Amino acid sequence: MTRTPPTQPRRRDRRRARHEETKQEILDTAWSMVRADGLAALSLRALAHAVDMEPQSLYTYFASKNALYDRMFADGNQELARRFADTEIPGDPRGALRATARLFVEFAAQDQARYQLLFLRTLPGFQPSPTSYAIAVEVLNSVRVVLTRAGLRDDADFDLWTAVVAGLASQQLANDPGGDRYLRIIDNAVTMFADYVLGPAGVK
Amino acid sequence: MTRTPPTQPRRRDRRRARHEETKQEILDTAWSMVRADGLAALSLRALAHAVDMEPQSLYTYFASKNALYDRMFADGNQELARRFADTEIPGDPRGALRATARLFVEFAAQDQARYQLLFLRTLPGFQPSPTSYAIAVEVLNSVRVVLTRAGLRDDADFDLWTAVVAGLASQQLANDPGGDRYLRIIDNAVTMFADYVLGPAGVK
DNA sequence: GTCTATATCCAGATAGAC
DNA sequence: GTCTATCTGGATATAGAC
Repeated sequence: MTRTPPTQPRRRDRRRARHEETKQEILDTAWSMVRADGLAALSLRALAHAVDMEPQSLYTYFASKNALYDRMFADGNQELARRFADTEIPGDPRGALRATARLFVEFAAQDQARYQLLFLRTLPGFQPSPTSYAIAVEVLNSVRVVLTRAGLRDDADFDLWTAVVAGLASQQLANDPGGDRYLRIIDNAVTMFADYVLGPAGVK
Repeated sequence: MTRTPPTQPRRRDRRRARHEETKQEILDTAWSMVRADGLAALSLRALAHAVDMEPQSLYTYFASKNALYDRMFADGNQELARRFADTEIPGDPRGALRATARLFVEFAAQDQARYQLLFLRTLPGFQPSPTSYAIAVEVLNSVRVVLTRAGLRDDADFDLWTAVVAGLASQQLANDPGGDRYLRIIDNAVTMFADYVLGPAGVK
């Protein structure tokens, strides 16, 4: 019987670790480039040169430009999921709505390109892979659980909620990027929504 | 004194009319292409060939790709202004809000690319010219007049309104393009907003 | 894993003949 | 006003040497 030499797996691990490191560096650089120049303006040439590579070498890490976008899509959703998991959601309905709204709108306002990739359908030709899309669905589901616990009853309530929150995010990014014009009215929006869906404050 | 021959001006008018006709045809074709393939995917080559020209000939009509986008930006805003002028706005506050919301969300839902061009800032490198931008400002101002008449008092009210409406439009386009999932809840959103800003229905 | 070399094609834009 | 010819540079992607 032939046996793999005991040093082989370790060496393979090292190599894999280094591969993942470089991949992460490429990914980070890609994020900073789309943040600066816009999502659609990303080019593999420019990205490669930014990490001191020839463009062709990128294909060792990503099979195509779409594969890169897909990974970024998964990445962004994972970051949102992580924040959601790390946030204390108050037990009272209005507190829960406020926390959820703030979390989401602040996440969105932070990065126009990421918002565009995750929530708008404006990148010509891009569609997330089923695997990446599943992450997005999971995030949405955990939001739905929180909102149901807060008292939302039907799909129309839920859609109205996402519209209000997406509207604040979208307006913040389009009309006051880097500012807080719409971040400031999150609590107003939550009160408006809660009064409508849960009944006016104080009423049980 | 030399005098221009009497036939000259007419011939010049004809030529100009034909020029405008061709320009309009190019513009219409550009709209239908961005509707099909996405705003950022538009190429002058493909556009030229679609109107049976060589790409270089387009430069007789538009000085650059950005000039074309700029004209489309103006075009879209003019269409919105026209619809706004043509719509009967009810005298009662809630009716006015309902009419305005429907007008806007339906306009937005009709054309993802147009919405992106007019209201999002996602086209890398594009900025409307002052002339075109002025049209957008004028539209927004006439909306503001209507909303003030309907009872909105301060900037926060106005921003909350645009966020709600933009949210419905954005969600409709991103999550149910061609459908009516968010169009259906426009009236809910208007009631929610009116109750919050104007006071609950029936209260004077 | 990275490179050179290359393929293939496309982009926006200009000059000048007709 | 439209064309041919051309410029200049960009894009994504593959093959194969080292």
